[in-house]
Amino acid sequence: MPHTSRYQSHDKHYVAIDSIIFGFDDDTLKLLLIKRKFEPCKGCWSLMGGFVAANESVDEAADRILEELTGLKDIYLEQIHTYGEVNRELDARVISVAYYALINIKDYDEELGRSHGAEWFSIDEIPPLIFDHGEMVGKAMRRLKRKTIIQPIGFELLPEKFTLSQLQSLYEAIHQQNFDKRNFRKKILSMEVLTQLNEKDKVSSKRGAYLYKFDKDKYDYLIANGSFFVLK
Amino acid sequence: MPHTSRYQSHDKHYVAIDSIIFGFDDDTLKLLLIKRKFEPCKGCWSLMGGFVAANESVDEAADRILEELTGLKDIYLEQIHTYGEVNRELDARVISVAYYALINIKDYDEELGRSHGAEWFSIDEIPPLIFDHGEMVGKAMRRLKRKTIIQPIGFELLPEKFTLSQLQSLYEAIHQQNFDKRNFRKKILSMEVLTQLNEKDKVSSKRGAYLYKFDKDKYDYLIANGSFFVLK
DNA sequence: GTTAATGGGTGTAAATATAACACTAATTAT
DNA sequence: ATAATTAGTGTTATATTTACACCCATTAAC
Repeated sequence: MPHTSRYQSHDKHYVAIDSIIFGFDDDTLKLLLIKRKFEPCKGCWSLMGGFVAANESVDEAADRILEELTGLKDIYLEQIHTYGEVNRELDARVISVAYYALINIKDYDEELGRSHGAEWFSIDEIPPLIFDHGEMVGKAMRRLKRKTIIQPIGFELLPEKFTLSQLQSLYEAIHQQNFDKRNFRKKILSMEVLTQLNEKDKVSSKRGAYLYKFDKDKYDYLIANGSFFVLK
Repeated sequence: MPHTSRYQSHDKHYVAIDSIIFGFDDDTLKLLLIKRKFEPCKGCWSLMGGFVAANESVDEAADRILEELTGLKDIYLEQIHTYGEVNRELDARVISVAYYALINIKDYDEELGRSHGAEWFSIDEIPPLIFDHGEMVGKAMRRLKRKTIIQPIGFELLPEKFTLSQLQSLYEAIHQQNFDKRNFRKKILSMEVLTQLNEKDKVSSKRGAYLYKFDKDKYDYLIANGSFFVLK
């Protein structure tokens, strides 16, 4: 008997992706949700999702589905958990792998989003969500908080050039707490992964604030040499 | 058209569990591996695994599979990651959800394990593993290290009653580093989740060392009231 | 052109947490 | 009696974290 037949006695399952898509705008952390256009629960708010196809990896499916909604490629995406309760969806058994994505809200394709019924919600004004999506969002938030303490992934949510005040607002939005300005700047600059530019942003202040960019090469170098990024 | 038909255009997949089973014995952190009894790669070392059935949740499948190998129920099991590369196994496309388990090695059913070709390996003498199982073990180790810093799950690996020296050995094995005895005891006792018993363990010393047990109720109470367990 | 308003930028001291360190105690085996 | 073994205990130095307040540069309004 060919050994492949060993598999045939087992059950197969639909495997889906659900994406928790974070963006940052207006000093607020936001979440992209879609209004379901089909039953069950047509009209409910839901995370963006889709099914894993036979010819793509689970990670690839997550990338593809994110691109379908936002038009964006090469986005920071991280798997958080797989939800496998038998009855977690109503009509069929679907095992869902949840990912969270960090996108720069300015790059997001609003047209495309609208065509999917997508809308941004402030993180503290999330409507009730279908199935176990609320739980997924909670887990993603906790993961994001934890992760931004030990890895500078928060930068993914900002434009390439940003001021220290913007960065602080972002961290405050993620951690839902205020940080002391002097301590924050001291700490973030002491990590030596930001490069100060010879440009100022004058949008939010009259004096103008220096723009910085994240130096990924330097970050990678430091990590490779055993340094460790710890915020807070 | 009934909305259930929406699902029918999607692919279904085999979904498996792979379990990274940690135990602690002889001052060493160990891993339970099985020698494969079937192709592909018969004779290779592998993690314990199995398939998720239609009538059970993914977590239930993980429990069931662990019980099949160890005879143990109600074991600490935590999902770590889902591995979804198309060709990660050789014969068929299998999406695998990895879990790690912490078991008290004394409770483990050796007979049953042997019948599955299972053997314990010291964490620093792990043989090459099949497929992406080595990667899974690495991720589980990192997760265990991190988790034991912020949550007292390490206790799952010890008998109900243990000495502070045993606990320290366990933490040293998990973190692969030595801790200062006085600092370790100070810190662990200051968390106030250990109860000292009126019994001594005389196995490992002539003088005898006080036995302690983990006070889960107190721990839950402290967590519920916002305290936070932080080792190190 | 003076002034008011706005967000930008900076240093120090106190408090807390972490890390380093060495001897005595109790028991058993010889 | 004594040698060997693991248990148990406090203090000081160092590093990290927190708290805290004023001047700066520019623009807009008068």
